[in-house]
Amino acid sequence: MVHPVIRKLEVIEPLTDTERRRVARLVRDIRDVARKTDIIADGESPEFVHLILEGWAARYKILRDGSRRITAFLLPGDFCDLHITILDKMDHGIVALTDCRVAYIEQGAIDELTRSTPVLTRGLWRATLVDEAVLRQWLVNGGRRNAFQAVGHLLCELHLRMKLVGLAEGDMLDLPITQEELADATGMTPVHINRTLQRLRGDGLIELGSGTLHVPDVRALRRSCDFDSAYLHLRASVAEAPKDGLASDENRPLFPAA
Amino acid sequence: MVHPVIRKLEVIEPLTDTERRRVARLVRDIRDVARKTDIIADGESPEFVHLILEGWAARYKILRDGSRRITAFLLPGDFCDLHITILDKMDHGIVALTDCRVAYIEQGAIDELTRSTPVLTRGLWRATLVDEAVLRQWLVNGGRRNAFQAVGHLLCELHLRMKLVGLAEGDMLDLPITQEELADATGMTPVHINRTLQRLRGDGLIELGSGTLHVPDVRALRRSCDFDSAYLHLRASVAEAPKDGLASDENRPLFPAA
DNA sequence: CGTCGTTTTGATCGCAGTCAAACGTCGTGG
DNA sequence: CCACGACGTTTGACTGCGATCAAAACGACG
Repeated sequence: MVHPVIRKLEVIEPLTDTERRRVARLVRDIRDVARKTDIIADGESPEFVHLILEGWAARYKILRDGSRRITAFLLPGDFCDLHITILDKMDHGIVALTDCRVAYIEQGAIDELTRSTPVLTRGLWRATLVDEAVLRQWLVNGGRRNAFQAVGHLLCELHLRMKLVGLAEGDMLDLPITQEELADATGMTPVHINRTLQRLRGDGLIELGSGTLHVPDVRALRRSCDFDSAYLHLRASVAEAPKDGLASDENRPLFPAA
Repeated sequence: MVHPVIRKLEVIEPLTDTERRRVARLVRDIRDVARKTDIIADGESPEFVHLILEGWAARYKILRDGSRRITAFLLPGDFCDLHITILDKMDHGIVALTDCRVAYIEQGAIDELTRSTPVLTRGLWRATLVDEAVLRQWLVNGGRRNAFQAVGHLLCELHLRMKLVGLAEGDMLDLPITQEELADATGMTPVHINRTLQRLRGDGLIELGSGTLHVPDVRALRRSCDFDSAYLHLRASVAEAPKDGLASDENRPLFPAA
């Protein structure tokens, strides 16, 4: 099985076998984290860099009044705290939304990797910069779109990101998160998330139930919420929705041999 | 006069004279950009890295329906597009909110700088990561705070950032932006921004008029909107509001000699 | 003095929040 | 096997914050 993090890095530019092996070698210390427990707490200065291998996690901030805001979803292949090599303290927490397998990587190992392999340095920074681009997009969703488009846009993003790491088969994917978590991620209330999802279902744009999301017509959903994947900075060939009747390479496996 | 960008870098860790000179040498090609014109357009692949020397600018995205969302304010000392060395295309535009002086820096010069001076590499990346932290904070403001706290928080942030680059004297600072721009930055409407500012004025928390902001009691304003500067990742000594009756070094000039 | 951009005010609307209760589905323990 | 409780989803009734639309006031400037 190919590490999702390698898949993610290879979406941008192919790696040699040596480079892949170097990345794989980072993953040595693997630990299980139970749902609803913090992988890293706010204010901590973790000694390890954390990489999600399996499961879903989220960056979040808690306000004084107890309300929570999720600022990012972390999927397999995503680093939780690459920035800790430069910033001293976490300014937010990271919680496991499902049971997770997480790689604990010593900072020294990252330093070594980037020192030896410039292409991977660029790859890691690129991942960080894309995270930043996603934050900008979420800001747009929250401030200048209605609930319908905001939720639709988020689902489009998650669908595409899951495809990129090979965790969405066709137009189906696991979506193991509660409506309350969707609410915290969009800045809405759980009640309104529920009603918005019902509208999306009613319009035939999504089928959602028991932890599984099905998008019968990706292009229709994307159009309805003005989704443009440019902000994810993918290669053009993987970014587009499949054209009707035209073979896209979106569905072609990234590693035919693997 | 000390370049604001040097001030900004030195807030984190002091530089040697050599390092300062290397940074200063980046600024060679200076151009004036008129208010309301783009410094960089969305979708562009700029050949230069842009650094604000004077004036205010903003990152923004325009939606299909014409509405605009500002995702960051750029003050003197801020880089507009450091990420362009790694990502190929801009996923947003940058517009001058006032007449600006902007340094146009060749990418090669940045590469050279970072190759020769690790401490500056870290400094530039740190600036990028703090930008990301600010985005997370804005997300919280938009999604989980009311208008009053959101606007207050933004003003606290701008006040502190202006102080860091030496552009706020005491509790006064230039705030040369319109209420419409504040609206686009908070995801609100201009009308509601106006009414929110009136409430802030009515509560005696701010005095705002003719492009100048006065914060009579910084601690009161920060308390009213739950502002905690931790997310800006400053040295502890510059982060805190002045304690009453206690000498803080917040007001001590960073460069007594300069 | 007229124009343009910006701020301010008023009246009304509606999207999303709030509060509360019912419902379905599990897993646990009696 | 059923009762129970925990958790998540769904529904209903009501409220209110902030949006919308429109116009007036203000101020800088040519």
